[in-house]
Amino acid sequence: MGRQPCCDKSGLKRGPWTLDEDQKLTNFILNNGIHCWRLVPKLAGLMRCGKSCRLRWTNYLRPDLKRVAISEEEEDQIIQLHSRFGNRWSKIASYFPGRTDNEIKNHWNTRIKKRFKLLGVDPATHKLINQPDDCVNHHQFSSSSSQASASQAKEMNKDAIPELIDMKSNKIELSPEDRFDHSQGNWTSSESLNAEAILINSSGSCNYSFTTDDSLFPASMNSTFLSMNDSFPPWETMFPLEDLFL
DNA sequence: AACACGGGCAACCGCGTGTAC
DNA sequence: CGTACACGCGGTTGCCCGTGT
Repeated sequence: MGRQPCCDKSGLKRGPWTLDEDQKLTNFILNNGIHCWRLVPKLAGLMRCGKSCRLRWTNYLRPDLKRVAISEEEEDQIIQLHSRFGNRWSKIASYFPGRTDNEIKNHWNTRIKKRFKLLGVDPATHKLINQPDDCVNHHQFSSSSSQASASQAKEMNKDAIPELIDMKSNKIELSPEDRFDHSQGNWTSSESLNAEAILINSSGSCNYSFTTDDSLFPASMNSTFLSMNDSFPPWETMFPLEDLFL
């Protein structure tokens, strides 16, 4: 036989939690810890199922939760992580101590999705809506320009669509497969250098973001931002957003 | 003042996976 | 080894509140 049922579904309370229920659950967990969610409501004197208790605790009652609105910096990181992980909210939330997957998911659905749609970007794919299927993808955007002249590179990349487009900060994120080899001075698929992102200003300045350890993503938290200088690939191989999409 | 509407968010639902039995 | 359930996760729902008419 299998396990015992988690709870008797009949007679259980549903809907919004009361202050009294919150206090009972909080006191119980702080005094006893969490060993088995199935037993928590019974031992805490709650007419809720264990699943409901777990959700209430993880999404609202946990003492380590941040109680402030998601900042613009956090939002940018969420966008970066979503371009990498998709709708894996728990994975994304793991990069934000004190934030819950539910909170990030709600923020994505209510704020970021709206922002993307205003910009004509598909929130699911991070690509421009109504792009033809045969357009050059973002990998070619970077690696194919490795040995090309500036004008050749520009021609080769003119239809490239980056994976992430953030018109607010003029930021284009490349995938982890896209790399700039600092020692060779060109774009490469080498595993030796992990270029997580590239930042392009419409004013013409450019910064590169690198991380040395893929696990340290997001880049903005752990990378070194290097100033554009002559040792980098020809600046013309990268384009301001208006050059890419006009 | 009353109503309609939409946004934001907490909570629920259902499924996949891991695991106790 | 198969079954049944706990748990975690992502999708969805529904309530509350602010704003517009």
